[in-house]
Amino acid sequence: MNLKELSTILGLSQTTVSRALNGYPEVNEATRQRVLVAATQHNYRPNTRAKGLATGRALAIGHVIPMATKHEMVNPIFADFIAGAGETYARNGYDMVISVVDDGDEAQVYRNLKARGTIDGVILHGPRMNDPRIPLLDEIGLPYGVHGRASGINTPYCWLDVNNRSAFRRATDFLLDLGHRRIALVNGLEFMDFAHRRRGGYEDALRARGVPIDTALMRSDEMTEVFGYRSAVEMMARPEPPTAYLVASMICALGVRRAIEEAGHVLGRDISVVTHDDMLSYLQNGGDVPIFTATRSSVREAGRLLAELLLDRISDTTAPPGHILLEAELMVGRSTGPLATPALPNSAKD
Amino acid sequence: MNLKELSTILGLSQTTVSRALNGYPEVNEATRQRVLVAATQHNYRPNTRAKGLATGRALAIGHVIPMATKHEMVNPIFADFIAGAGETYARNGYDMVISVVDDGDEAQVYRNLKARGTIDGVILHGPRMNDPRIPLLDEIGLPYGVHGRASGINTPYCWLDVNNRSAFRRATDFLLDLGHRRIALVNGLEFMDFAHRRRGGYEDALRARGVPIDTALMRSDEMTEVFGYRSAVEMMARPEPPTAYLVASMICALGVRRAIEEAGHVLGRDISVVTHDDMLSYLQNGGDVPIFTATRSSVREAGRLLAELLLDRISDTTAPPGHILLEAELMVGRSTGPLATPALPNSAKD
DNA sequence: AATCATCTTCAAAGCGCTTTGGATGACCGA
DNA sequence: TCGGTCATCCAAAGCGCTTTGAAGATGATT
Repeated sequence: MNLKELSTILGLSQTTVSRALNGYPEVNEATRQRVLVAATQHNYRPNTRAKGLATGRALAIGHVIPMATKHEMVNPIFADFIAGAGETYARNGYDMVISVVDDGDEAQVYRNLKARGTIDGVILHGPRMNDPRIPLLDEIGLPYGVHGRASGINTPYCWLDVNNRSAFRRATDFLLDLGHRRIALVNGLEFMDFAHRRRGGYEDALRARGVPIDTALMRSDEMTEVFGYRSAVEMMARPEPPTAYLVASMICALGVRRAIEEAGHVLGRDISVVTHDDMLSYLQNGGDVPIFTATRSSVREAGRLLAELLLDRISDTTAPPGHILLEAELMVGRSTGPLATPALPNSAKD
Repeated sequence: MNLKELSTILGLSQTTVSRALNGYPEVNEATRQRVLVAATQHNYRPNTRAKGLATGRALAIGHVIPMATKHEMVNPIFADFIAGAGETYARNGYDMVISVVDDGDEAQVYRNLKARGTIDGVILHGPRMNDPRIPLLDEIGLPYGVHGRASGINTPYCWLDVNNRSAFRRATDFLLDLGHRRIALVNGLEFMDFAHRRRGGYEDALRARGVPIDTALMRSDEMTEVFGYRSAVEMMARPEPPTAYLVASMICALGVRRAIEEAGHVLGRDISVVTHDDMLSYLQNGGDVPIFTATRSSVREAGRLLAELLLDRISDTTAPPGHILLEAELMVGRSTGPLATPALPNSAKD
């Protein structure tokens, strides 16, 4: 069923039917009702492509997700972010177009999407420091919203970020307050902006207390379970092993926990762990009491909000680009405790 | 830059330029080269919507991913599957359109996508037994490929599945061979087809050895870490706890492991665990030696292959729908071992 | 009764592409 | 010389929608 057929059935012109459906005022209210009824009755939906051609808008947003070529690694937070953004798009009648791209080929993909008119705007995932994609998108003239920020880029752009610096500073402070001094940082790849900022927060906190920053207690890589495990194993083998770990993601923290328990330690008693929890739907941090003490911020909510920001930007190009800085909350769970006094065996206790 | 502009620059008609670019024979080879050069030079890309309008094809595939409304739960294998399918689409010039939908609203979404002509076909995720979406898609006339199968539906359709039944039968056999008799099944939701089949394989194996099937050793729910943990905790508290666990996913197995280690047992010595490993990029099963003994099958590869199957189906509607049954391999890791001979008190037993 | 403003409605022109159904020569054999 | 066959190229129609510019109908105004 297309417009032409529908209008023939109704004995009206395409113009009138189109206007009736799109809520234009210059159509008799009775006629509009008649049209509306007929449209639902015949299950009419305007053809996306035709509508797009006529209006010049695609009513679609692209997500270009970079894939680490080396490990064919897709960021696990992606699914939940998409789910959140998808809600916003659905509410606003937009489609979501996804391209999974080897990092490096991205520029071509953006140009393509723009030139072919597939989308009206794009979400940029996984920004790096001085990320070249941002000036690129400005140059191309494709509206965008960044999930995160890019240190070093000072032109205004639309973004949503978690305050990673303050989150990790607070987490570090929390561990310092518990008496820990040898605090390890198991971080994401530090050319990624978020990881860079987290490290900044960690160092700020240490510096503020005069605790020396020891690069031997810092690791940085893709945030897999195995990476968490290996990092903890290595650092536990040191003459002066860390008494606490600050970890960049839940998955990574699971690896750290494995190492800790495999070594016969009790999490939260012998060794403390704080992680960042993106609140992924399939990786909830325990039940009532969180397993891990964690800085927490919903990546799904981030998806919802950033999508809104971008749609706003598209509908009003003149307004300055919006941005949102989310504060993560620190949830105290069972994975942290005061620095274990290496005094007599714990027989006295318990 | 559009066709009209490009053809003006070249001093040719739109027809000729179009044909040159699309590889039609009736254009002089010299002219074609001239066109090709000009096209790349001016960064020309045909407008997707216009092309779609003219050809009647969208050059896009939809993925409708159902979301458990209750828990806002998105299946974690989704990201990797998408990455695989995305590769195939990119290679074939297709876009990927994703809709995240509350389960229940799906029918409307499919009708919409079809009526609006947004896509040429769709991938159906998470099929259930007698899944009503399959007859629905047949009725609508929207080509589709199913990731999995739907028991109870006997009309031919295009699918790709892992042989879940044989995989879980083999895994169970493996545990039986090691001497285990009380083998727990920590399964996914059993109205999902894959979980149903896995349970079938598990029961087949037990039955074949005359081992009684004990529903007290079976759990079924969404495959989260917490679910794995709780299931194991509960079952370990039984008077005759399982000596081995067959678990439906890595994430779930992480929870089972947590419960086991928290109870002071050693994984692979005191208690065995076999899981299914979808080879998710961010959840690799250990390094050289897998942590978990697992039935293994790459969900990313599944994405690649199913996408190909669907594109084939779309390009040749007359051919019978293709399907692929992947066999999972059983990787022996460190989480399994022979039945521990009960040393002290339990020695009288059995 | 003629004029005008106000509602409604419509025909037709695009949006950028593919594709049908010719043109236009060049070349060839008769 | 002429019709016929190819090889190239083109004008124009059409895909399904929005939107511009106008026209008819109605009622109010003079």
